Amino acid sequence: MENRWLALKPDETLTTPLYLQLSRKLADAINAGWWQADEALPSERTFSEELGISRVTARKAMDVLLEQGLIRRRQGSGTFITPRLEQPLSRLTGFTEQLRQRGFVPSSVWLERGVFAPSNEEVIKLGLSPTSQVSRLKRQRLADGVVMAIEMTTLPVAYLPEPQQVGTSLYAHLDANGHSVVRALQHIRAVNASGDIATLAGIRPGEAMLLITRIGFNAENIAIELTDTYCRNDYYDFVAELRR
Amino acid sequence: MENRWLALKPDETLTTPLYLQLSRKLADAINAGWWQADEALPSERTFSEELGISRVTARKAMDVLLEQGLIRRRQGSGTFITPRLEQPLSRLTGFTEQLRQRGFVPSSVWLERGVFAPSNEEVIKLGLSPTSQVSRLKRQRLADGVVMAIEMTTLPVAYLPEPQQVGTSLYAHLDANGHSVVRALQHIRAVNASGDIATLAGIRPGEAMLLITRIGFNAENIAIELTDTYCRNDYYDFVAELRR
DNA sequence: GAACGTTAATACCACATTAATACCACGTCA
DNA sequence: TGACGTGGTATTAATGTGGTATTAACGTTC
Repeated sequence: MENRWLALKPDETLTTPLYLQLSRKLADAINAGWWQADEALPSERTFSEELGISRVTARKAMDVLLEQGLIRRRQGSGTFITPRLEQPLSRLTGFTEQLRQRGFVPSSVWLERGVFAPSNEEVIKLGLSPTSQVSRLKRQRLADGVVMAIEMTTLPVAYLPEPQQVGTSLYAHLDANGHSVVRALQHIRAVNASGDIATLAGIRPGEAMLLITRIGFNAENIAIELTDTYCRNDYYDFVAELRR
Repeated sequence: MENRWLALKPDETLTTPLYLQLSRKLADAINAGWWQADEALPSERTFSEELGISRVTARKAMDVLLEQGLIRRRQGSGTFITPRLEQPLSRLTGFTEQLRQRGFVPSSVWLERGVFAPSNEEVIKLGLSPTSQVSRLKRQRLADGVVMAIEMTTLPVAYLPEPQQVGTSLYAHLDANGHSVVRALQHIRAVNASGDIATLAGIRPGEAMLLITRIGFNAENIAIELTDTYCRNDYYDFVAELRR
């Protein structure tokens, strides 16, 4: 049996822990597309035998990728590659956690939080009556003190009566109040940063940004969330996997 | 014992489950036209006897094809080939097919077609030797006569020896020559249009565009295609549906 | 030097899949 | 209508997968 995974073998002579070396090499391999979405990785035992390390070490390396959401485990079955497109969703839910795992210090600055009359676009996309009200959240998303994105969210006031009480995670707040977003439709476009967005994002006006427009639906398939996220192109990079 | 289905026999010595081996070989046989539409396949018992496996194993292999919609079962009667037109649509399609489905008339203007020495980036991403050669295609993509995108594709020369002979659809050409792209990884970023790209796309320099970088893999999971597509933001809109 | 956390190993547990046997239910046709 | 061939399903043993408790060796800290 040929040894296909030799490139992943950690170097015993280095001071870096074996499991960390392996987890990094594995992450690179996954990002390079060695395996496809939902495909099973080699088993922990395979890695331990082929790379000359113990099974628990191989397992611990995979623990890191598990926390990052790159892979998933099923007892008795195997370890599988997480489909790529799910990551943007979990990123928006767990912005804080995701960045922390990558060694950044995450934070956000509130720019606006309150109840307003809806705009025309919001009335249409959320299916509201023009006399109803919406809660609006606007904030800067930071990593290590650098602005990565500007995020503007609108919900019908019924789903978020007290926008002031939202902590760092809107999704956690919604979950706790029984209004989970279960499905989302994302439109990704490129736009030139307008003057005020550029100022908030800390870039020059006119620079290209990714604009992600999101409509979130609850379990009853009712649109309850509308979010525009302006992402700095030097920090964001969306990955999608396509199959026949 | 001479039997017609010996080519389908799974290899007991491999670690791949027997039923998976069989289901793949069966799928190949169906696509190769071994049976006609609505024709009955050999029975589960026939397979199990001729291939030296249990009936449930043969059945399980056929379960996979059933899920893919390749075959249909009728209790008491038999298992039948699904007519091609009812088979599920492929999700990985090229520019040409996508636009045609939306009712546009796609066309393209060749800007470059030939064989070149690879760049550093191409050597790494395609896993080439620096002395090898690549075929390169560069073209404007039009819909109803309007430029929508500028596309630059690179393939190892082995997979596209004669780039001059590519028609409007690269994917159709590759399919016809047995080098189908089965899976692709796409990175989506926002960029400001450079001078020459802007000229080709018919927009002003500095305008935001979507840059889609794609790595295409063949059935053996080897990277065979590298494509950069610069999309006009006023025509292109990348949509994704996410679920929890 | 003692206490502690990290690292990496061994050994065993729980669960899922695989692939077999045996039997059930439906269709076809003499 | 009954015999036979078809797909449908329950059960089971073996194998392979992830899950975890325990331990030994090594740093770091006090």
